[in-house]
Amino acid sequence: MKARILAVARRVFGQYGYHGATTRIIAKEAGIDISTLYYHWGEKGDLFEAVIFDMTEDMRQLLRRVEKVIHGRPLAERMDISIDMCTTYFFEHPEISNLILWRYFHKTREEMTWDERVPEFISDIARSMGLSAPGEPVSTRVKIRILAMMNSIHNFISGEHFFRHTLGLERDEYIPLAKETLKFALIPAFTGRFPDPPHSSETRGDLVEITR
Amino acid sequence: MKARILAVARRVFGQYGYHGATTRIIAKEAGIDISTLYYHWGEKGDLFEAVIFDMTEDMRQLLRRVEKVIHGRPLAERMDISIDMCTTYFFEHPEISNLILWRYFHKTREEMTWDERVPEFISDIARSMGLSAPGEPVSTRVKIRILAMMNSIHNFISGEHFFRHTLGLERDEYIPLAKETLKFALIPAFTGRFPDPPHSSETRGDLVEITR
DNA sequence: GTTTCTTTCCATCAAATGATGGAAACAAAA
DNA sequence: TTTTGTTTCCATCATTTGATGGAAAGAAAC
Repeated sequence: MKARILAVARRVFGQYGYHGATTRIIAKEAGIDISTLYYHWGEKGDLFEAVIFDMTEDMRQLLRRVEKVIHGRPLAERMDISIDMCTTYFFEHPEISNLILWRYFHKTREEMTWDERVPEFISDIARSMGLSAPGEPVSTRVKIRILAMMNSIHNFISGEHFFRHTLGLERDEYIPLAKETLKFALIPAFTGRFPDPPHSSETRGDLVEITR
Repeated sequence: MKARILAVARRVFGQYGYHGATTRIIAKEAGIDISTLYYHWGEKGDLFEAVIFDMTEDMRQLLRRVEKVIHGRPLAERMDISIDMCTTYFFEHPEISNLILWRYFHKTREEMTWDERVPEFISDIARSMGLSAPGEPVSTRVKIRILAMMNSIHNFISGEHFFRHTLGLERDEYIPLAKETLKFALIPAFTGRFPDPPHSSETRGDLVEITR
């Protein structure tokens, strides 16, 4: 039950933001009484912190999975696979993108300490992508590029509804086009080479196909 | 007074989002009683709509100014100037980026109609950037690239606090680095050429070494 | 100066929201 | 079965928040 509340809270906080999400909505969506929620998680702020922590753990696992797959490959391929895997994963768990962007962009009225226990993984990503030498500290310039890259991905997930509405696309058209656009923008900059024009396997973004 | 309330509301809605911003906060920040706010703008949702409308008008004006400056120049230069002008402007009016990203990414509990003028906006940008033939309808692929580009810019503005905290940067270091990073990612993709480094050859230097 | 219209604020309301105490339901241990 | 501990819900509170009526203050017209 405690876990179910957390899962629902993740989704609701992601959709409406901290202030937009009420404990009543979360309880209702979980099919329980509001006081059961308070029994398990204490005050709203604590539940939110738990959500962030939980989401961060999922991020860590994703990055480990990606790292394993891209290890040893050339940069262009590493980029291609990383974008594919991350985009696919976040489209399946959009609340992660929502929560991350929410934390990046918006204030809460209550003071909310930026949790220093929540690492941003930036340096880890830089190293596993081979954009920085192992052992060496990652330069600020590389870090900000990683940030920009991750953000671009999250934008397409969190912005799905608005973008699809604006562009008049169905979900199954939107997702491959988002991937293509991400590769279009990111791969040349990072690799110095332009991506192959999208053929079926890349556009569909089927993870199995790409990773063989 | 009516105008002053609107200006404050823009800022506060931008900072806290629709639900996080209360009419009382807005009134207090404007130095007036809450009922004066209601006298001028009616209910909260109407004020928010007015804010969006007002902000959209500013966007339109900015784009017109940019269009005038870049007209007739080669693509790489158009990109460079556009990124510069937009970034500078949004850093001076961060609530615009905040509001736009808020609208893209987050739901309101109440039903809120989407502004139908956004799509034409995207097409205007595509045409003035010369990414699409005049008169012709702008393709979806180009539109989504414009969206990605604009979003990347807004990310750096709205994310300033979090990113600077993460990267340990002062504002006057952050802004030029944000611009550089935007150009790093966007110019090669759109122009097929890599941007000249802003000062020395070190822009890409730290990457090239490692990635080859 | 008086009247009329506009603007501002004080007091207040109703609903929403965060939060809690205590009784009931349930489960496990004795 | 009884006891003990855990979990769930009902009822309720205190605050916050969106919203309004009406009095006072200003400003404009006469």
